[in-house]
Amino acid sequence: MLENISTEQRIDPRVKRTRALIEHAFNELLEEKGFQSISVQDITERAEINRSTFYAHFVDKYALLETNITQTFRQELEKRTLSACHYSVENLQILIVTVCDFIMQAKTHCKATGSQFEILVEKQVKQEIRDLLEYWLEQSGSTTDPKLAATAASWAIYGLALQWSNDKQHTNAEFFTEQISPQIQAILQLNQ
Amino acid sequence: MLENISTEQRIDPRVKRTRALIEHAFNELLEEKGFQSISVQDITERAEINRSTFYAHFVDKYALLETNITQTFRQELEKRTLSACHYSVENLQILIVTVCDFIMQAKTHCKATGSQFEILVEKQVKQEIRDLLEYWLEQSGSTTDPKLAATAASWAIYGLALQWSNDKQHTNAEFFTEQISPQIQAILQLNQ
DNA sequence: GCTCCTTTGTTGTTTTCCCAACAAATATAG
DNA sequence: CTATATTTGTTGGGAAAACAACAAAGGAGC
Repeated sequence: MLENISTEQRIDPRVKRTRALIEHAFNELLEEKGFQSISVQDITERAEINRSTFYAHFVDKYALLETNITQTFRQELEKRTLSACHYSVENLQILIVTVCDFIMQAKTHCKATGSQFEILVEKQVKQEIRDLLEYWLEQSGSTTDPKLAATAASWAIYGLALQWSNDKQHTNAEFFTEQISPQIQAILQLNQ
Repeated sequence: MLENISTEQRIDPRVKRTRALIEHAFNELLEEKGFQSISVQDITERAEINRSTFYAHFVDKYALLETNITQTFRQELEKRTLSACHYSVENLQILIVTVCDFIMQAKTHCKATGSQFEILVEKQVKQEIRDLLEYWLEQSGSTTDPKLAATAASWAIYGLALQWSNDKQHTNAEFFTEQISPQIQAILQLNQ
């Protein structure tokens, strides 16, 4: 199992609650209006917590978005049990499809291009891809440096998926994945 | 509008939350097992709050049951907009049907007869009936003492509804209400 | 009867959260 | 551009909840 850095043991139920309240309110607001137009006040009012309490948990709404993206993406991985398995071409392809779906889903939440929202989605999702691939490579006893290969592959996967999502008449994600899978496999240098 | 004695203005969001958590956990447990077999520990574990916090809000589980019954019954009244209207034969009959339904519903939550559960349901529901009837009578400018008439009627309604609910081949609540409505009207001494 | 175990209330201390107030930074309108 | 709101980030003091520990009461099994 991919070690969650947040292997927090017994967490104070109060912070668990407020985190959940903030997260829930934020997700609701994301559905209703774009990220930019959401203010910290909006979130705390919706969550029915004090505004100062928000700042005890996150430095600003961008920090909240970061953890929110990571959490949401991890949930998608866990739905497909990707974080609890090992490397295979099939799992790699499932991962790529997951990234494609996630980018498409994220697009509904941001209006402007080049926004802070897009930047943070890219940063967090690439990081998660990298962590998972590194974990897979270490398990498989790769000959190449897992860190380097994982980084390269994460950039390649995200870059390709983003280009695919911006293509106005793009094929479906599964067909696209079949196309690019060999290249990613080459980066990972695993001949399985 | 029937003046809620709990016209609490701005209530601390923390107590609002914990009350809701307790209430929610208690309702869940009531559905799963009888009132007697529920311990304070069960409630606080389900609600994910500290046990000592429970005692900061209620002296024991019986006190919780009291407020829970009152709240649930008031919700039933508000569903039928009974707490925001005035006296009429039709509204009186709706009230009686509500009491019948409530007693039948409560029966599923208690096993033994003569239990503390039954006693508290009777006490709280009679009180709510009394308050509502007194409010109606005061609005109508009754000639008789509203307190006395309301008390008498509340006992009569509850007693009759309880007997009806214990009747193994009881008629439906609406038909039963038609039967006893004249008697209750007589107690209230209103010739409308 | 007697144990063993669970539940019950209660207490004192620590942590988290609420609240109001503030100056600074950002909108938004005219 | 100026004026008026609104939002932001931070602070100090007070209230609520968490936590651990305790004696006492109740129940289950033997």
